[in-house]
Amino acid sequence: MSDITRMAAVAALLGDPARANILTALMDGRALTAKELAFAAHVSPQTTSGHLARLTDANLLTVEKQGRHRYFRLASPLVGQMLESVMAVAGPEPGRPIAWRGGEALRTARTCYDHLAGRLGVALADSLTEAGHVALSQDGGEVTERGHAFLSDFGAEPVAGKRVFCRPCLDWSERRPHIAGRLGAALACRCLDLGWIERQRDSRAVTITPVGGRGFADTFGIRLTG
Amino acid sequence: MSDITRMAAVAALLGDPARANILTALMDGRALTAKELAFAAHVSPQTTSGHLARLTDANLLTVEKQGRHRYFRLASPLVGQMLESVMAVAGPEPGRPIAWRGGEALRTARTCYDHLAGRLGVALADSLTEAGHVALSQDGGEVTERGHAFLSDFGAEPVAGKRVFCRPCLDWSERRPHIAGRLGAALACRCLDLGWIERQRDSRAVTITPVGGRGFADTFGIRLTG
DNA sequence: CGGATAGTTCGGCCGGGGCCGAATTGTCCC
DNA sequence: GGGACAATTCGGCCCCGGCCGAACTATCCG
Repeated sequence: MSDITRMAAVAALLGDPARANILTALMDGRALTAKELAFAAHVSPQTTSGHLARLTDANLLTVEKQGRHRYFRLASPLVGQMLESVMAVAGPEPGRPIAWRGGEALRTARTCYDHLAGRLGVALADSLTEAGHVALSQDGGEVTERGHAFLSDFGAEPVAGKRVFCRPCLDWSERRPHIAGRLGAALACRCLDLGWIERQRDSRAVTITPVGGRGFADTFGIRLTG
Repeated sequence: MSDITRMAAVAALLGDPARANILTALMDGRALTAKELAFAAHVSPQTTSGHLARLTDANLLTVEKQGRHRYFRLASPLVGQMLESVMAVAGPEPGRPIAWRGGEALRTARTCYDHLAGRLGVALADSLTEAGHVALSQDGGEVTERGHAFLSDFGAEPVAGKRVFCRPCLDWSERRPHIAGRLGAALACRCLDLGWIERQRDSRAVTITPVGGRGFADTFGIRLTG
């Protein structure tokens, strides 16, 4: 089988709505059971089982057995990146706004693999850029001198290393960049630790807590009306 | 139609071998006619016409009419990035080496959107890294002081700007990073200008000319045996 | 005008694959 | 052991969509 044929085979796996739902449900890195995924995919458990077998065979998912449950998760960060890149191309519905299953929550704030996306993620990126704490360009980004101090103060200094990993990631709902890479992960992690945001069950959406609302406003000047 | 359904629709378009062939044939940014694409896809012109209509409707391709020809090209760099990311997940055939249509040419040297990939692209990245001209990390990269001088000398200084765009891009045949971004484009462009490499017709593969072989060896210490 | 070539549309064939109901296996817990 | 529940396998239905032959339109050129 040629490389192109294999690429087509992988794409065909994403090309079914039920499987697309399964994969996106797993995009934040959590592990879910077959039954939870059947619910997410809106198909019966039997059908889901077949889909999961194919996704696992193709090495898009890994499975872990625990008692009578089987927990599935994305096999690698590459899979998440692939999904994001397809979403970026799929783009927003031209013209009319989109009726979400579960409403606007995902657009407001969600996790994108291990960092924050949606309106909150984009607003964070904007705030850090405007304050001169980070400098984003098309393909990379870096933390400024002042930015290091600020982030360290905030408690979101990425793991020490020779370089700060900071990469813009195109947000598929806002169509503007948010911050990915190690810095993005550190920010998201710190916000969770502070109790500013909370994960929702069975969704990549996160909710902004009351204390988080104040925190984002005071520290970053972010006030999400949506 | 929800975002996920639209993502699945885009993925389904990539999921057909004929369409996958069409898209990969266009990955280097050239514009090709419907007939050339029919040849690349290994299906009849009628069938190709249908595929092209669907790809154009979905805004993956743009079309330009010239006389009785219609030239198709990828609608945006995002489409190329999406294809690369799917290829990265599809990965190499586990175990056995791959029999390429057209042989090993694509693996040796090819264009990846606008920069060099394949063994040559990876070797270039290695050479520049080992010589201390660029420093690559997982999500970004930068040109060193010495690197600026070297690249300027070579004639591949990227367009002046506040930042050098330099990004590692996972090579789907070598499974190791090569250099993308503005720097990657400048390198590829300079190599073409010098006559070190030449594009092949109807393929993303590039050939290394005799003068190129000497040039890569002398300047970068690269000697591709394959 | 008339032949040649690029490209599209239409119609019909046919196979792959998504879906579920029913039955089966495996695990937990009383 | 026996009931409950997670998950899978099997069988069969059915429809979507890829494919090509034939016919048609548009453009170029002599």
